[in-house]
Amino acid sequence: MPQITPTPIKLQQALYELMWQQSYGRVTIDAICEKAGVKKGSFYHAYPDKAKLALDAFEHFWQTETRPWLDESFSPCDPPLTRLANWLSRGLEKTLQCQQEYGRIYGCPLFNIGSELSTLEPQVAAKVGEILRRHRDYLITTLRDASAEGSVEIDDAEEVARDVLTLVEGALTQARISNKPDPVRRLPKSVGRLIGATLPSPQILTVS
Amino acid sequence: MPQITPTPIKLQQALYELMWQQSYGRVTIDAICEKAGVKKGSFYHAYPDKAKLALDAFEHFWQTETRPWLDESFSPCDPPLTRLANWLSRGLEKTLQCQQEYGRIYGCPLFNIGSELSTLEPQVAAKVGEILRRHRDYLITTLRDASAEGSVEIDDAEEVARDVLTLVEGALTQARISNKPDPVRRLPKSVGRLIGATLPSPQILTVS
DNA sequence: CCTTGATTTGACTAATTAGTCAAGTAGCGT
DNA sequence: ACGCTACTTGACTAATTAGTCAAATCAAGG
Repeated sequence: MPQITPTPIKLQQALYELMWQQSYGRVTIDAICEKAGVKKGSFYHAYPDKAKLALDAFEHFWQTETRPWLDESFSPCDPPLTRLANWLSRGLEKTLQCQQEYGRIYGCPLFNIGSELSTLEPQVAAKVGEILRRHRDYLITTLRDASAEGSVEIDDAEEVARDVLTLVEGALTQARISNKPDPVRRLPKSVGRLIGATLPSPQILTVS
Repeated sequence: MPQITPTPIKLQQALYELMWQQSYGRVTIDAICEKAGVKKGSFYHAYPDKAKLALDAFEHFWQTETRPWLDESFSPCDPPLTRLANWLSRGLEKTLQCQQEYGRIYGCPLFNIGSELSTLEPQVAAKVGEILRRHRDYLITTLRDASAEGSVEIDDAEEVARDVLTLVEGALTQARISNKPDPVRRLPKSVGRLIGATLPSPQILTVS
C-alpha cells in the first residue's frame, strides 16, 4: 500500500526553480531540502541523487506548466502564423514578468541546464533533448499547416521547425546572458525573417 | 621590475579547456592547478579567485585563437557570402575535429559558460557578452558588404547579424546537448534561409 | 487498539574544497 | 657577491557538502 506524500513534488519544484535561477551545479542538496522544507534524510528516501530528481523535475514541469501552455498557444483554433505570434508574445510576457518579479531574466532552463549537463549528466541532457523535441513537434505541425494554407513557402517543415526552435532558444539564452529582454522582443521579426513571412499581431489572450 | 612567468597563461589555458569540456562550476581550483602543473599557492599568487582567472582566460583565448580565426575566415578578400560560408564550414570542421579527438561535441564556451554564469558571476557574463559582440561585428560588416553588393536584401544589417549569431550559437548548443554535429551541419542552409540567400560552397582553405 | 510498512528526522561521518601562510627558491639589477 | 622582489611550495585550517543510519513518527487496515 503505497503511501502518497508531497515530498517528491516539493523537491522537484525546489530543484527546478533553483537550477533555473542559478545553475544545476551550484544547487546543493541542502539548498534543495531547505527550499522544499524537507530534511535531508527525506531527500535520500525519495531520490538516490540530484540527477534522478532532475529527471522528474523536468518531466513534472513539462506536464504541469509547459504542456498546457503550449497547447493553448498552439491551438488549431487560430491560424498557424497567429499561433506562432501568440507563442512568442506569451514568451515575451513571461520574460518580462520574470524580470519584474526577480529583477533578472533567467531564460529557458532547457537550454541552460542541458548545455551545462551534456557532458556531466548524460541522462539529464537526454531528458532535455526529449522535451525540446516535444516543443519542436508543435512547430512542425504549425509550419505544415502554414504551408498547406499557403501563408509560407516551406519545403521541409521539420528543418525549418528546428531552425525556429534554435533561434528562439538562442534568443532566450542571449537574454539571460545580457539580462535584457531585447533578443526576445525581436523574435517575432526574426522568426518572420526565418520563415519568410510577416507574423500577424498576436491575438490578445486574457488569463482566466 | 615585473618578473614574467608562464603561470597565469598556463592557468588560463587549463581553466578554459576544463570549463569548456565540463562546466565552470564543476571545475575546482585543485583541478585547474593540476592541469596547469602548478601548485595552489601559485594560483592564489596569480589570481584572487576563479572568476578573475576566467576573465583573463576568455580574453586570452580570444586574442590567440578566435580573433585570428575570424580574421582569416572573414577576410574581405572573399565575397561576403563566401566569408559566411567559410566561417560556417570551418566551424563545422572544428566541431567534427572535437568529436573525433574527444569523442564528444563541446560546442561554444561563450554560450555555455555565459548562460551558466549570468546570475552567479556577472563580470564573467559581461565579458562573454563583450566577446559575442566582437563576433557580431564581423557579421555586421559582412552583411553590409553583401547588401551593398546586392547579393542579399537586408534593411538592417545589425538586426540580421544578431539573428545569425543567435542561430549559430543556438545550433552549437544544440550540438552540445545532443552530442551530434547535425545542427552545425545544417547551418549553411539555415543561415541562408535567414538572410534570404543561398550560401556559396566555401572556398577550400588548407591549413599551412 | 495494534501491527505493519512507509516516511521523517536529526545527528553523524567522510570527503572535498577554498583559501592561508611561513618558509624557501629563482631571477635580476647593482 | 649581495640584496631585493617576484614567485613557488607544501602543509595547514575552516567550511561546505554528499551521503548514512538508527530511532521516531505517521497513516491505514484489520
